[in-house]
Amino acid sequence: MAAPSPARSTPAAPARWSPWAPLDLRHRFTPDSLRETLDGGQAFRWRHAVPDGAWQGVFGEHAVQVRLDADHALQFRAATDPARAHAALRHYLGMAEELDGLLGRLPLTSDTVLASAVAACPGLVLLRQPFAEAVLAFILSSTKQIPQIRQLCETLAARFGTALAPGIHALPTWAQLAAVGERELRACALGFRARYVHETAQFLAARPGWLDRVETAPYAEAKAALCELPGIGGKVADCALLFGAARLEAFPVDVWILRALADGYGLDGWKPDQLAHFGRVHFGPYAGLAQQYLFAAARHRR
DNA sequence: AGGCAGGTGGCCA
DNA sequence: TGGCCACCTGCC
Repeated sequence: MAAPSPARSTPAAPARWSPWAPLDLRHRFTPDSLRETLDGGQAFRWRHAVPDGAWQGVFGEHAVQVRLDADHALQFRAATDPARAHAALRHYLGMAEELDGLLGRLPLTSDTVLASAVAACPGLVLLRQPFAEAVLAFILSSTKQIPQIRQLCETLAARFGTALAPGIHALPTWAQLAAVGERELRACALGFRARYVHETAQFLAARPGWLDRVETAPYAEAKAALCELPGIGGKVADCALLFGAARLEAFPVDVWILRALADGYGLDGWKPDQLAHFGRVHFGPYAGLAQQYLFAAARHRR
């Protein structure tokens, strides 16, 4: 089959980026806490952009790059509308503006394990991702590691998501996914997650507004509702609520947190549900923030 | 070459 | 309830 390749007269144009501009956050990341925030398991659509060590990411309908200037202040540029991207990015990273106050509500003086985890990654914040995207990403995350989850997201975006800029696609919406067959999803190497994504898309398509109501419902109610979706159990529900709905009382318990709590708090043999309860009781209404620092520290140790 | 991975769901004591 | 195991895929 030596058929001539279709006239590819114009090589794919590269994305056009706006000029670098300050993001105007008082917050200061370290290179490490920026990496941990963007690429530490909260979101799966960030990667190093060549050549200058910036991070390139996609969320909602925004394609952006961010980097630290000499004073460790954040700069950004966008391949989509820069003004809208600026506003969206400030919201996405908005916890940065209140981090100190939130940390002040954590039991740092009485809990040396937590205190050292916080000290180990100064500046780490929780993201405010679009809720629907967090739900999708964490359905995909089941028994997958970060690079693999990132790949699955990328494949779904390229295949079914809206093009935002040359070579850059948004994650598909649930409405877009509802039009995709389970077979096609399997062809994207989703494995058993294909059925979860397919059935969740059908569920949501039949219930307009359902996800929006869940996003703003009280924590316990929202978590219970999410757990009705195929492929979503307690851990995935908590991740979606913590990273996609700013529910800081959500306390996702995965194997990392399981080990961290077993080692740091002597809770060997405790089951995930018990640990989730421990987390909310011990760390309080911002348990999810504590979780993220413990998680980062546990991963860092490895 | 088999086991295992940042989980969920179903089945059986 | 509590414990076990299959489920896709890719990588060590």
